[in-house]
Amino acid sequence: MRYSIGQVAKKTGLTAHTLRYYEKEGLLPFVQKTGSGLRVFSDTDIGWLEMIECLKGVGMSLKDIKQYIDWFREGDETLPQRLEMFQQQRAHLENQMEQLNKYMAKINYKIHLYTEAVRLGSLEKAHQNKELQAEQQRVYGDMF
Amino acid sequence: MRYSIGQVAKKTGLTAHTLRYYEKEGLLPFVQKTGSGLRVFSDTDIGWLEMIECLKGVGMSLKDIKQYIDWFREGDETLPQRLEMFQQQRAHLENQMEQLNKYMAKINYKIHLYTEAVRLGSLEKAHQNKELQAEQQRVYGDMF
DNA sequence: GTAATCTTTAGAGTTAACTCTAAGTCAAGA
DNA sequence: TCTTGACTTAGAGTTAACTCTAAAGATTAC
Repeated sequence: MRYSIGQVAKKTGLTAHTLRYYEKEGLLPFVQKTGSGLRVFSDTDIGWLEMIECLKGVGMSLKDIKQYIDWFREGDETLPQRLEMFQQQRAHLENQMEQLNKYMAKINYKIHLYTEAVRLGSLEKAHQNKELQAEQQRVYGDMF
Repeated sequence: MRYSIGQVAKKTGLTAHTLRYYEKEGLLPFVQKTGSGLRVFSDTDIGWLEMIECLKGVGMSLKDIKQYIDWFREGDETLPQRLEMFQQQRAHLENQMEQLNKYMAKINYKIHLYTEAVRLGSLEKAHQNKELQAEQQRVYGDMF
C-alpha cells in the first residue's frame, strides 16, 4: 500500500509537520517522492515509524535513533553495533520498568491514603491509620 | 538533619542549579533559609524531592507537580483533587507499563535477530531462521 | 474547469526543563 | 586574618522535539 503524508499522520497519530521533521532529521530515508514532489509512504515506512516510536518510548533521542538508521543503511558491517545498541536499550528498559514499579507502589500508597483522607475529611487523621502506616513503611517514609 | 544545597545535590543526583530552579518554580516551598540567605534543606524537603522524582518519572510536568504541591498547601479542602490526580497518574502509569512491555518484546526480538545476524554475518540470512520468523509474527511485522 | 483540499519548502517560533555566567557573599580551616 | 571553596541572585543561554507560517504548487470532487 501507498500512503500520503496525511494518511500516515492519521494512521500513526503524528502530525504531518512531525513526519516532515523526522524526514529532515534523517529518520525516514526510505520515503519516496512522486515526480511533482509529494511524499509517498509505504508499509515499510510505517514499520520504521513504529520502530521509531518504540525507540523513542524507551528513551532514545532522535539523534541516537538516526544513528541506528544510519547503521542499518551501511549494511552488515554494522551488525555488532546494532546488536550492542539493542542490548543497551534492553538494560535501560529493565531499569525503567523497575523504577516504574517503585513509583506504582508509591502512588498506590497515596491512593489508599487519600481515599481514607477524603472519607475522614482529614489527611492528618488518615495518617493515624495503622494499616496505612504499615504500607508507608513498606513503600518508604513520607508525609506529602 | 539539615543539609546544604550541595549536600542535597549529592544525595539526590540533581545539581544545585536544578534545586534552585525547582525552588524558583515553586516546587520546594518548605526549604528554609539562614539569616545570611543560605538554603537549609530538611529530611522533609528530601522527601518532597523524592515525590517530585516519582511524579516526574510517571510523566508529570513540573507545572502539574506544582499544582499538587499548591493543593497540599491549601489543606484538606483539596483532598479530592489530590486523590483524583493520583488516580489519573496510576491509570497513566498502567498504560505506560503496558507500552514498555510491548517495547520489550520488540527489542528482545531484535536482540535475538541481531545475535543470529552477527553469528551468520548477514541480517538477510538471520531473517530466514524459522524460529525468528515465528517470534517476529508474535511480536509484530517488521524488517528493520 | 474550478473550488476546495492537500501538500510542498524554507525558515521562524515555541516549550519544557534545565544549564550556565557573573559578580558578589558566606563559612571553615591554617 | 587570609584563602579557598561553597553559596547567593538575576538573568541569559541551551537543547530537544516539535509546531507553525507563508506562499506556492498539486490533487480531488463536482
